[in-house]
Amino acid sequence: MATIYDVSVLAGVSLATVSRVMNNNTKVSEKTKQKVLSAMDQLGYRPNTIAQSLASSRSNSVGVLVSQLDGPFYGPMMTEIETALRAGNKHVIIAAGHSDESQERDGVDFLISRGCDALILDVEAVDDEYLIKLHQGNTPIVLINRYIDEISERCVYLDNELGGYLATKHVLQHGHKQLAYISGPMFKLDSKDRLLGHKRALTEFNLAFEQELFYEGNYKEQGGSQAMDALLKVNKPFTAVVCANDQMASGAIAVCLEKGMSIPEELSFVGYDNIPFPQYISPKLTTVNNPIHEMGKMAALWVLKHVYNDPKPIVENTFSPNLIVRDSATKPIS
Amino acid sequence: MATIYDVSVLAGVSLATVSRVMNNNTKVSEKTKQKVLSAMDQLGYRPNTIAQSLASSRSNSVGVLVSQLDGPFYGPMMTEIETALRAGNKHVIIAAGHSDESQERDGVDFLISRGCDALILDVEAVDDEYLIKLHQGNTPIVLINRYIDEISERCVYLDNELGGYLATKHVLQHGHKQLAYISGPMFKLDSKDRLLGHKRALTEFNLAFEQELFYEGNYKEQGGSQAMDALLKVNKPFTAVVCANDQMASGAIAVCLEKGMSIPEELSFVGYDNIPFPQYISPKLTTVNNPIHEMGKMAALWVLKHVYNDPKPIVENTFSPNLIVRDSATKPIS
DNA sequence: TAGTTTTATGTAAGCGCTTACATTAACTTT
DNA sequence: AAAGTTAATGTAAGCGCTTACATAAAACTA
Repeated sequence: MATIYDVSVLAGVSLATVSRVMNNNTKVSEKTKQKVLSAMDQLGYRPNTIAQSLASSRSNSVGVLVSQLDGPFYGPMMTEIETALRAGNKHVIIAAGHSDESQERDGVDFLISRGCDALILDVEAVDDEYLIKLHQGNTPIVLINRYIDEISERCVYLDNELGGYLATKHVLQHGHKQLAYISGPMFKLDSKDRLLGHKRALTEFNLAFEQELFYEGNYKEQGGSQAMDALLKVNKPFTAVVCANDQMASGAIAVCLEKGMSIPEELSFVGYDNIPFPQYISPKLTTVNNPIHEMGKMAALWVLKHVYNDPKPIVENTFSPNLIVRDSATKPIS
Repeated sequence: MATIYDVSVLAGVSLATVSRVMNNNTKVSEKTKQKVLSAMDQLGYRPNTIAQSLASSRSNSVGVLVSQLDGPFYGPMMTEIETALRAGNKHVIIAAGHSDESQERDGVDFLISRGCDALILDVEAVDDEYLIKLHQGNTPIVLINRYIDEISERCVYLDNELGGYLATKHVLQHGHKQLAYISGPMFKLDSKDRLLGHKRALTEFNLAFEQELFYEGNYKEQGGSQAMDALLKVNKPFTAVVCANDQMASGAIAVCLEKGMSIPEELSFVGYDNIPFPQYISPKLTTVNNPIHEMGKMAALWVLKHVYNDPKPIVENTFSPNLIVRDSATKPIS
């Protein structure tokens, strides 16, 4: 592999000059610039980014830590992050936290020791305090799907309370009065917020929240199925199920369909997230749109702007959900 | 940030000794080792991996290039790759190729110039020749989901012909005689192989392949829906649809359900890949299992073994699909 | 005990870049 | 035309490590 030295010799200039044309931050005369460029070309020169990093103490890499790499949720986010960052010639190093505190911490350590210039984190197991402390360190962080007041400007998040409210209000407006609720794990902030929104809507319609018709799921299809099984055994009627995400909604609906129930005629459903798949099941799932890809993109742009000083990006950090009405929620049978 | 120098001073030894205890490849007396370790501990020392890389010309990072980061298919693969590699203390740098030749090439260049020690590629747009040439370069590569004879030992792949055969045979055994086939894009090798298997099964049952009942889709739900619409307009009856992947099968089934058809009674379906979601639709999709996560893991283990000389992993590179019988294919109406 | 081998540690030369500073060349001034 | 500016390029000191080689200390030989 040709080095900067080879280029400098061939072009008949000094190392520094070659470096200058690469980074074009200092003036170099057009003539020498061309000599250097053509020398690079002849040699098929590619800068050694490791050496660049060491010398400039910039790794040009940003670490991304997500709960999972699979599932319908993080993929789109990763896609946007990768696209935005690569456009800025930065590379993305990934790590998965698996919603486990020690794995999340490990992942962060791992990424930092790799010399990432910034970290984009979608973590749920570590506590706020840890993140605040992390924020005070040398590596800038941005948080997706999480809001911490002390570092609010570093958070890119969705108004989950509003989303929960919208979902529930939708079925309420259809006239439902007895709702079941399948929640995400309550240690997750988004689960809590969605539930809060749910309760607000209930209150607005003068309905009480029924603890017996509440089930704490795990955000997975499997969990939705379990929840539905459990709910169906409760000795309390309900005509609609509000689910804290689409995956659980799908699992729950599958159980009902299995039992020969007709959906939405016998039971209405609303989901949350607007992942692609449930558009292709019958009935098509009514849900709340979660602009996760936008949020991924914003996080990447934030880094580009504030860490790499790219003046272009305009970043915003709070996003609002909106209802996507499809076929899974209708009027209750009267 | 503390450097190796700080540690050496505090421990009262030379830089080299500190480096030795880090890499424990040379003997260091137990006593000095302890001194060094405690000095590291006191300083909260973390080696600068960039400097390590530059000095050792090993970046400890492996580049992973996939078509897409999202979708139900690559997630599980990425998860396994990340897990295996991180367990070996290697970094995963990702890039997406978007099934586009120039983007795939860009991605490869990007990863190489980033100093990756090896590349794991799931590419479909670049041709064999390019990959063979790449293979001759300095960065070892391993290919997932692709077989190239000249570099067969670098390929981790599925016997797609067999999978296509199994899927089709399954419906044939149920007595279907008129099959439609929704294929993936024909420029992709796996599409071709699956179709080949399909044809082999037809031949075995003395049936002719009907060009009119063949539709080239795009491996997406949307494409499956389009395909179904088109197929339904063809003036030729069929009682089963073999789909080259689950996503298209789901899209196709959705169209039928929409039209009020009952599945599988009126029309049988088989998919391919065994992605999680279609287990939660009704009917549950009968499909061919694609051990994509295993393949991801194997690719990672190959790298660990052959690039990083980890003696442990046992790697195998050819995988066989197997049929997963669920509810979407049954006997034809007679 | 002197000589030999083995083992533990130190010395110093890179790895391929960036960048502060020094130098030289090329213009402006007056 | 001499002095003062400015622009272009060169020099060399790192960045934080690894590792071949040199050296010193310890452990055997006979």
